[in-house]
Formats: sequence, structure tokens, C-alpha cells
Amino acid sequence: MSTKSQIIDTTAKLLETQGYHATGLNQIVKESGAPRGSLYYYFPDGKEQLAAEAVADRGRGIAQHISEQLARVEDPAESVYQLFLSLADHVENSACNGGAPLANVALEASARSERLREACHVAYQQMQQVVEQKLLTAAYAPERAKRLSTTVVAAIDGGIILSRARKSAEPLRQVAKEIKALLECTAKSGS
Amino acid sequence: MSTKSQIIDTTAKLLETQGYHATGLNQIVKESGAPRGSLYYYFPDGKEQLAAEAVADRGRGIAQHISEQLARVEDPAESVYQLFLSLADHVENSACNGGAPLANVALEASARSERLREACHVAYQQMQQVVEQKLLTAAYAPERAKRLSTTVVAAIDGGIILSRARKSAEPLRQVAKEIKALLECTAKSGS
DNA sequence: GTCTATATGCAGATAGAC
DNA sequence: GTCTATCTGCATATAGAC
Repeated sequence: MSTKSQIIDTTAKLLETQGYHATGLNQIVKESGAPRGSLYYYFPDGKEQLAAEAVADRGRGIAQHISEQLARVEDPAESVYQLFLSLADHVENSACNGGAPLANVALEASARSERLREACHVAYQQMQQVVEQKLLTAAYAPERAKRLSTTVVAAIDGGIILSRARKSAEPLRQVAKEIKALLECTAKSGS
Repeated sequence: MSTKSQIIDTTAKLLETQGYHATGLNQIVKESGAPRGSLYYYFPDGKEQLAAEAVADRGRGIAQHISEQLARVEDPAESVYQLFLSLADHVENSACNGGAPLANVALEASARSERLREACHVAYQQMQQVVEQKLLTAAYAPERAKRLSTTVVAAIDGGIILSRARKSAEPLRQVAKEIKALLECTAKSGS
């Protein structure tokens, strides 16, 4: 892996657990093992640019991960449910400090940096579209599939926040059940 | 209002929009108009203590706000729906930089400070219990009311994150519709 | 209770050698 | 491309006067 992508990857990981302002350039350099002098060579605009690229990279990664997870089960409701459960496992394995790679930056920087806000927005759109596409394979009306995909993404992030605060993946699993119920009980009614 | 509560209130507001690490003690002093020397007099443990008290205070505030909102409409599903809409208005009026007073701190500090994590957890529990109580006035099974209340709180925070990233309250309104659908379509089935 | 002054450290960023 | 040295500024926190 190239030095640049190594830096981006480490940054994304730190942003996920610590957030933007708590993550220092020094820490990124140290944990990535990248040469100190490379940082401003690859990212002339400094921390903001680096974070934006990390968010974009992680956004693509999650969207792909979600896509793969959803593809494993044919039924949309069940596939989304399994996605939640896999996320819950991930949250548990990361000691409840991970799982929502974008939420932290989105909240912190949406006001301060337009560049970061936009990066987060794009990443969320990608996640949402993947879910939406899966839902469209069922009998949902297009508008409703869009609303549902927004709800699924929101429920993921919200569930992870609660799980982190509680130091337990239980909230995420509870949310999983209800999202499944939502997808099932109204599957055929266009409403 | 006393100096102390003035400081707490300002801190809570800044934490909501900026998060923990981006909010400096200097800014708190300046914007609160409180005397500089008072800070460590009222909060000997410094920033961490101040933030924890701000979170606790805001937690009580939101729980009460939610309680009042839910009391305005008898039907649980409809009352929760109206709650979401009022939150969407609030997010819009704050230029999409507010609405989730706890999420930011919960994500940032859950790993670093046990004290802050616990404060967030308690605050979330209070919110959830208010919703749960409202749901119990309907025909939901107790266990399900708990799951649903978790889902509602998660959906609020997640919806607000998406709305902030998108600079529009639209995601929150979409989520609102689906949560309403969830509460309605399964009202009588204990599942 | 509140003030000012200050200690100490680390942040992000830059310059210039190699 | 990568290095080291350094600039500047702000962060939290403390000391001691009033």
C-alpha cells in the first residue's frame, strides 16, 4: 500500500473513534508509520484536505461493504436485518468505539468546514443509494424506497451512537429488529 | 440566572454545535459573559466536569421537552410524528447545526472519558424512558415499547446527523414518516 | 467570588536542507 | 519525497492578588 493511502487509512480510523478535532496530525504520522515530511507533500491543504479525503475513502468503503452484505440475502428486509447484526458485531469487537465512521466528523465539522460537510454528505448519499437499490428489488414504491433508505442509514448511525454511550451493542440490535419490522409490515402497502 | 447555570447553558449550546474538543474554555467564558475567574471555582475538575454537567443538564431539558411534546397529542404514533416535525423545524431554524445536543459528545468522548460517556448514557436513558412511557399508553407489549423507544431515539439522532450533512431538514422529515408508519402498522401486533 | 498573569504543552503549519 | 527545525497560536490549568 502506498504511503498516501496508508495515511488516509489511518486518518479514517482515527476520525471514526476520536473525531476531527481530537485527532492530531502527529498521531496520524506516528500511527500510520508514514514519513513525517510526506504529509504536506500529499495534502498541501493540510488537515482539512486530509480529513476530506479520508471521509471520501471511508464512504466508498462502507457503501461497498453494505452492498456486499445486502447481496448475501435475497429478501431485502432480512438482508438489512443481517446488515445491522453484522454492524453490531463490529461495534462490539471494536470495544464500542467504532462503527460510525462518518457521524463524528459530520457532526463536528458540518458547521465549521463546508468542504468536510460536503464530503460527509456525498458519503452518506452513497450509503443510502446502495440501500435504496436493494429495496427497489422489492415491491416498494420508488419514493418510499428512498424514504426507507434514509431511515435505515439514520437508524444505523443513531443505533451506533446509543451503543457507544451504553458500551453495549444491545441498542443497535433492538433497532435492528424494529427496522426489520418496518420493512416487513409495510412491504406491499405503498402508503 | 446564576453565573454557574449561565456557564453550563452556554457550554451545552457550544457542545451541541461544535463538539467537545472544538469547544474551548475561552469561548465558553466569552460567550457566556461569565467572569473568567469563576470557571475553576465552580468546576474544580475543569473542562471534563463542566462538560459532564452540561450534558446532564441538557439531557434533563430534552427529556422534558420531549415529554411535553408527546403530551400534546394523545395517539402515540401521531405524537411521535409531531415530535419529529418540531425537531425538524428546530434543526432548520438553527441553520442545521443543532438538534442533537448529546450525539456529538457521545461520539467524541465515549472512548476518552468514562465520566462523559456515563453522562451521555444517562441522558439518553432519560429520553428513551419518556418515549417508552408514552408508548405504553397504547397496546404495545412492554418489551416492544422498549425496543421502539430505543429506535425512536436512534432515529432522531441519525436523522439529525443526515440533516446536518445535507444542510436540510428533509432527511429528518423522511425518517419521521417511516417511524410513524412503524408505530402504526404494528400497533396491535405484539410481534 | 472574581481578577490578572502566567506556566506548560501541543496544535497546525512552514522553511529550507538533503 | 522526505527530513529536521522552528514559527505562531491557542489550549487547559494554576498561582496569587484583591
